[in-house]
Amino acid sequence: MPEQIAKKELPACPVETTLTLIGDKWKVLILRDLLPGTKRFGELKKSIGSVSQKVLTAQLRDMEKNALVNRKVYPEVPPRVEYSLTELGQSLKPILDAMWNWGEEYKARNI
Amino acid sequence: MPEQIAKKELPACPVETTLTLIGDKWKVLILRDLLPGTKRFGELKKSIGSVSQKVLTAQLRDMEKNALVNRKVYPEVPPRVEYSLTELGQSLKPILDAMWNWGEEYKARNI
DNA sequence: TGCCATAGTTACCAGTTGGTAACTATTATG
DNA sequence: CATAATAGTTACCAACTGGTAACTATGGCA
Repeated sequence: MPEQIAKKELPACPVETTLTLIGDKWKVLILRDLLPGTKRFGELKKSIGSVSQKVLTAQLRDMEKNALVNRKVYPEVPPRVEYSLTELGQSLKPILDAMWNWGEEYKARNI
Repeated sequence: MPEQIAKKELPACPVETTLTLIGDKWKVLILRDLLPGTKRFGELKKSIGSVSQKVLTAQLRDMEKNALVNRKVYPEVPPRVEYSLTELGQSLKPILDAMWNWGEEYKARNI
């Protein structure tokens, strides 16, 4: 059986599974900013606020590898690269929504 | 106005606000394991699976400071310390639920 | 008397993460 | 001819994170 495809080794607990994919501040922020729609690299960098190019690229590569994000390169000069969420990426919206709602209520209490 | 109480400096974005409180793998796992109910330190350590004493204590202290977790010490020997979620901590359940559901579906797809 | 148990704390060390700055390519513009 | 623009990559360094192991306290038990 030489063609055995390695199954991803996922944790038994579903919460941990989710954490392996987006258990990371940067990825959550990328999701937040891509959920409304496609963005260019530079736009994304600006909208996230304070992230270095290095880290942003690394996180995007990671999410691309995990099929959460699409990367589309336009062969222009200067280069244009557009990032968008895959369907799988979009399917994380309920988590982001829950985080949004909780944060809102938390801030409302603390005024 | 000497009694001005310092307002917590929270990010404008609610998602980021949530991240400042539980944007951390360990805290999510602690929430997961305390949502069903009170646990002693040792039980929590075991149920989380692979966390060192040092890290677990640090995270619990942090969550206690942020009023997510209650710490109750019983003056016995050997000492008994019980951890439970505050109401605020419990209110994070929808986020955990969303993460649970997503993880389940993700694993189902990848079988 | 000496050891066990629990819930820590601390010092030390290793690995990971993240920032900065310099470098890349290519074409349009002044 | 030099510069600007975009989306990177790379090297180097600092800071943060996390693990291990040794130490703490105290009462019960052999």
